[in-house]
Amino acid sequence: MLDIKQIVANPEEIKKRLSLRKPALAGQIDEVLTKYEAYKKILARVEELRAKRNEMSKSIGKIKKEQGDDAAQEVMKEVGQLKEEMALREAELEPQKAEIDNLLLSIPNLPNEKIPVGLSDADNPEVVPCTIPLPQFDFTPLDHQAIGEKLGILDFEAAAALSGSRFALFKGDGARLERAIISFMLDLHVKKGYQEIMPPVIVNENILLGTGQLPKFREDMYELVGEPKQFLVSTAEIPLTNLNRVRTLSEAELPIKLTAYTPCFRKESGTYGKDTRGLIRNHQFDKVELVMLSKPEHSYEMLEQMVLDAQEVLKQLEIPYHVVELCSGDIGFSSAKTYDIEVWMPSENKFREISSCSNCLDFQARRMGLRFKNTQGKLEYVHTLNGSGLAVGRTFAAILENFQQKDGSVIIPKALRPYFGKDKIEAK
RNA sequence: GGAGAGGUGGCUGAGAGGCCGAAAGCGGCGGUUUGCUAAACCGUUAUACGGGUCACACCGUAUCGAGGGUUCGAAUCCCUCCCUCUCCGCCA
Repeated sequence: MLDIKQIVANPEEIKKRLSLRKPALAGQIDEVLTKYEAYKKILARVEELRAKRNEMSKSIGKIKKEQGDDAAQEVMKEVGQLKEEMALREAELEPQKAEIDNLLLSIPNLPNEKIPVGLSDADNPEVVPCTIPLPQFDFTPLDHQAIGEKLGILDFEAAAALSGSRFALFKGDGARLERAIISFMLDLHVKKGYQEIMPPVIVNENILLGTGQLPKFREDMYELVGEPKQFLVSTAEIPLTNLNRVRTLSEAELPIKLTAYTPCFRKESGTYGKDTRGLIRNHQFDKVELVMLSKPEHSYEMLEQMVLDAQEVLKQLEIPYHVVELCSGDIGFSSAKTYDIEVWMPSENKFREISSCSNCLDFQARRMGLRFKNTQGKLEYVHTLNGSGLAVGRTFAAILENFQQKDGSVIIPKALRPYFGKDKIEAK
């Protein structure tokens, strides 16, 4: 959420920067400003009326004490009259406030001034080139679904029978490999100073407001039946970033670095026909997430660190990757600056996203009231960052595709062998 | 699922219709004393919004788990919900 005071103080600047995402967003800023001015007028009147009421009520107490109950009758009548207008005005106030809040919650974060300007992922520049050599095949490489099904470690038919399309079922060495990847990633991040968390994967509505999934992206979320409203998380970013909202942090605690494995649940509505094969885009998938809470002045350095931490996974697994910086038209709702790490997928002959690392500045923190007390004793919003470290299913797919052998077997990367227990998955 | 007890500031905890944004203690901050540290003593110490100011000051409004209600007036009374704890049942 953007700061309403900043919008009021500097509307043109804000419009300019938002229009780097989408030109239409400028109109929403005007709408907020108009509604806010109207709201303030009513607020002033309501507060004036309340002040009068409070003052008179106080005097009633005094009069009753000094002159007896009957003496207060007249003042009580007067207050009664005040209350009529008050009720009227207060009734106007509520919906207007809600409308403004809702508008503010629906406006995305300001992109950082220095990020590349562009419309789509086609405009994302490469910032770290690929240094791990691409695999060379003397045969036609298969895609990961074909490899996995041949090896008997992935079963999409069984998954479809159980749950429908866009679900995966891992079995035997497949299940073991998925588990090995998760453990490997978590251990690596814990060594780098992240605290491991295992959070609930069902969360309340207000938690989703905090990280920005609501109110705008409700259709992507699996909502549970019943009251109070609850949702399956679409990423561990949600519980991790919201984790400290209940208390005020102290400056000495920052930065806070968290990592967690969770399954992630996404409806993927609006992606029909896209990436329908294999592990690339499913309703349920595994992900290891990185989250940082940082002092404002350090958040961009922390973002660089996080991208390195995520890359380290691929370096150790020896999977070819490169890093791109997302352009203004491609960054996510809450983000001011985002790097994507993309792995090489031989079957598609291209790089594909496996991690997205974002600095959200105070955008999420303002939504959830997540603040720290600085050394002057003042409260400040923290900056929040999140990144995948990494998407597990896509890592699984990348391993199968990049390390497939002519005989159909798959070599396991050295770093993973202690976790997997074998150095290859044999062809049947 | 059933019965009961609770939810108050950074923390502990009092308050039971007006004198309460809220006692006291702890913690924090500033100061005095002190070779340093500690201790002692004095003072100070919630947040948001609106107005105001160059900026302070200051003024107003709201906030005692959340939302409604009663009342001239609610932390306090009533209703609904959420959460925590204890006991019982069930269960991995």
